[in-house]
Amino acid sequence: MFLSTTINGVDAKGRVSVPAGFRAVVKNDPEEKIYVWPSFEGGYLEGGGQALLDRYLALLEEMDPYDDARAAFEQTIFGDTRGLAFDGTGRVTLPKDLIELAGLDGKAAFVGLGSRFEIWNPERLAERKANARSFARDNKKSLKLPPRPGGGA
Amino acid sequence: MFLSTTINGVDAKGRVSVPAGFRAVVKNDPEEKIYVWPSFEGGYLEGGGQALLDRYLALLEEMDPYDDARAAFEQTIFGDTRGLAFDGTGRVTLPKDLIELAGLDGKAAFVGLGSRFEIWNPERLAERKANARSFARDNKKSLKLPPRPGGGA
DNA sequence: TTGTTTCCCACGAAATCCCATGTTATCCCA
DNA sequence: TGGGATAACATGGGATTTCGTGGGAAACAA
Repeated sequence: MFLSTTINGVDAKGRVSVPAGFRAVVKNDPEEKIYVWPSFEGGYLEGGGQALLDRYLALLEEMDPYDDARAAFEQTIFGDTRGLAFDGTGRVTLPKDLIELAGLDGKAAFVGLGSRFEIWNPERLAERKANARSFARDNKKSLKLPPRPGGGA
Repeated sequence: MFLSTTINGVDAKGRVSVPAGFRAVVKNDPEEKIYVWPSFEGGYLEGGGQALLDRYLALLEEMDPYDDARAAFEQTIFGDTRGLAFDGTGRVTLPKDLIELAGLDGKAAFVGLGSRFEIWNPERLAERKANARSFARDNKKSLKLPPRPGGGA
């Protein structure tokens, strides 16, 4: 699982260290890569491992072939997704257009969200975080724990 | 299950012994870790094992992908959660920001709450405990035991 | 060439591992 | 039932490894 938030530097070449914990998640994928694309909302990037893409693919194939939404998702998700390989020290090179799109200016915040992650300009992230946090506090009652899956401890 | 309250020392490196009973709970998880994040209310930490995170993840994935609440919870729960591994003697290292957030000053109280636990500055905990106690006394009528589930103990 | 991308090596800071020790709880046997 | 032996737990400090970062050389493309 992708967890926690880490801020790493983006150098002049567009290179950024992927947090070690994130690398561990995709460690055993056939292609050891992360996949990154622009978010729908704009202003930041989304990403994940092979497993996430597989799930999106399966989801799309259940949709009607002539559904407009399907085409739109296919375009957006797969059309704009880049597969990024690690260099010897665990960095990836972010394409320039993605760096601009996310407004990454020397720093990038990796935010783990379980099955996927986001990449933010740290200042933009701080704004959204403040909002999310107060929203979550005000609505936490709506987040109920489901029964335990296996019944185990 | 995480049970009872234990106070252990936090050393200069941020290391703290996880109570042996808590360690036993996550003993057979694939990743032998505990997961810790700031509480919504602030001022203390919450934590649990892999099982708890899985439950949150499953819960969130049932929500609408574009529900604001979902995004807020994802961000707040997973974005701020740290996975902490044990050293050879059963300690974890708490990140500095979490130590500050909880006001841990040399001591940390682990409070077992069944499926999860909390980590408190012992003095703050004593305050809250006093409040909780009087609240419980004033509201004890609302605490009814449910019928026994399957007839089991 | 000229610009871009990939690979490789080097360094400092920080997190992690390892060994030693005090203390408390548990066990066993007289 | 007491008392000593044994094991489990919590703690402290030093050594080692990992991680993130910077720069340059080699391969590639235009």
